[in-house]
Amino acid sequence: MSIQATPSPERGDFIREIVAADLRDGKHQTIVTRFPPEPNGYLHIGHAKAICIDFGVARDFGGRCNLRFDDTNPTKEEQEYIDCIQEDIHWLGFDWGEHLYYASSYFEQLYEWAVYLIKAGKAYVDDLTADQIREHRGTLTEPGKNSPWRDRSIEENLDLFDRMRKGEFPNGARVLRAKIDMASPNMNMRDPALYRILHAEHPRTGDKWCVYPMYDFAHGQSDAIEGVTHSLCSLEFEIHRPLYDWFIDNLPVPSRPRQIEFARLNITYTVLSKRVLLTLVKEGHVRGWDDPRMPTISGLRRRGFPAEGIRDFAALIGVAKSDSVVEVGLLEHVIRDVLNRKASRRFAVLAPLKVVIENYPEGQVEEMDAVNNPEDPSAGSRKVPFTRELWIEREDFMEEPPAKFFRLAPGREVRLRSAYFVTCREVVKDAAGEIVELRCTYDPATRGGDAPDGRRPKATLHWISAAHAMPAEVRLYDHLFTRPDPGADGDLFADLNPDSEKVLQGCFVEPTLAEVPVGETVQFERLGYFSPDPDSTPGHLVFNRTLTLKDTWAKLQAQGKQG
RNA sequence: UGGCGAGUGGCCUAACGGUAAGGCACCUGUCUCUGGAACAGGGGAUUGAAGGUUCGAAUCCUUCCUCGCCAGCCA
Repeated sequence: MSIQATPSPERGDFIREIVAADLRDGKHQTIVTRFPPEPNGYLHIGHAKAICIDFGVARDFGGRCNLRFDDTNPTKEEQEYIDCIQEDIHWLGFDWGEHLYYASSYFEQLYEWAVYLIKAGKAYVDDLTADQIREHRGTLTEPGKNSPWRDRSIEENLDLFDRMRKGEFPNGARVLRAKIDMASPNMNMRDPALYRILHAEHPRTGDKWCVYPMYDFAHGQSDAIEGVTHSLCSLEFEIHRPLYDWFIDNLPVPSRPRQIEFARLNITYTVLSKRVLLTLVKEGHVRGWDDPRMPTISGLRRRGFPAEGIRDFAALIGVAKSDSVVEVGLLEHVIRDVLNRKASRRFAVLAPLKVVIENYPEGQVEEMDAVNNPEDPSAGSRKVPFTRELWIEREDFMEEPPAKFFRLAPGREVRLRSAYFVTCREVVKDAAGEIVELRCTYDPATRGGDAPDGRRPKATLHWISAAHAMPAEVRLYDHLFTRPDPGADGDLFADLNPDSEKVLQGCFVEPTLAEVPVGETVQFERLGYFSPDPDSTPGHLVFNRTLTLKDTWAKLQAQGKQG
């Protein structure tokens, strides 16, 4: 998507209001934002919200949004993540152009700034262990104590920091700290660590460094280097802002970025925590980072969610500072809304029941014209073969139908979509009493789906010619967790939904479905939206259910059970 | 019992001193070759609480309550 200027909203969210004011007041001529992922996992829909805000604000005001990897911790970061993150952002519909950056590109500059602070008497090398530092830090209600190493000479600090860089000390032996205020009520200001020793291979800088800057020491300065004007992040960094500003105030940085925080996304029945998602992957609870049940961007993509829907969702939930939990139903509604307009309609039978049209000529094949998308006439139509033997959905027949069941039943006539009206004449059962086949008759005058005499069946069913049906595996997905607030009882994994994936074999789909490419989502009429899984091959078709259609019949049944 | 931040129908968001708006969800109907979609209508908020300022407060002030975040050599 190209970044283009659109009229700035009179009154947008609070961030856009700040940006608009800064532009109006001449504080900035043009604005720059950035999306700063740490390459330690896959992006999820919470990041998608942030991406839509970061890139969206820049776009709305004719500015620019950089992609900058916050790669300051080589023990957790991998090239695979760097690659997938870029793919996901592009798929979402955003582009950073030439502005791809890495915090690791600024390591030399950051090191120089650390030396600058030492020389200014504002940073020192601490020999305390991590445990001792913690003890000295105090608590939320008690001030901390100064480290005994806090007042080393500048010369000694310079020498020690230089030797830290040269690799003379093991991991954890020493740390460079800012000299601020051990009694600050803000824990972040109690002499925060700036650099730690990490003898680790970095995905981009290799073994060049063995000291790495902490997030706080890298982020704001990286923003300043890139000329970022508005550094948008989530609420948990609000408490870091005084420190963010302290570095900007005390360092000769080339620009003065402003950090603005917004509430991160929470969604019912889902967990948006990279740590938890990583565990789900590592412990094999899901098929991988891109499992269709995962809230990752790659998972949603594999599930069949269109990027447009995710963008619409981000726009709909808005931007604010209050913690909130969005109902997953809203996401699903937005996705259905996009898919209803865009998805091609097809026939597929998940649980097949054989139907034989007794009065239909054996061996005859008719090509029925089926509309591809009633919402979009330009989508045209396709030919679907009709023959004497068909598959219909098992759920579409009941031998003893309850009052509100409108579908097929003995003696009842229904419409086969885009084909004929058929009437059930006989139910064939096996020795066990299981229904194995329905004997029906059709009305030749109803070809195409309309009766000359104007009669209208209460139900219209989807169907597939048995001779033309393509076998397929279909994977049905449901929420990964059983409760809206997974883990609220303490054990997150106890809340995993054992039925979040159901794999159906022996499904049948219409022939055209063999050609749907991965990445496209179609509607199986009356069933829902489905998308081919990457596991799908010409010899073994596999479809993922993206979402069901809204199903008032299922709802009625559910209510009946409760009542 | 430290600091920072946030409280608006079930959920999300708006209202920028002028009398609570929209989306989702829910409920009714209409229509329909998807029990989908679409369309029409409906119920539901004394804006966390109590005071105060004002002709007038969700908006300003005070106190209180609740929730979130912060004590990594993670980001």
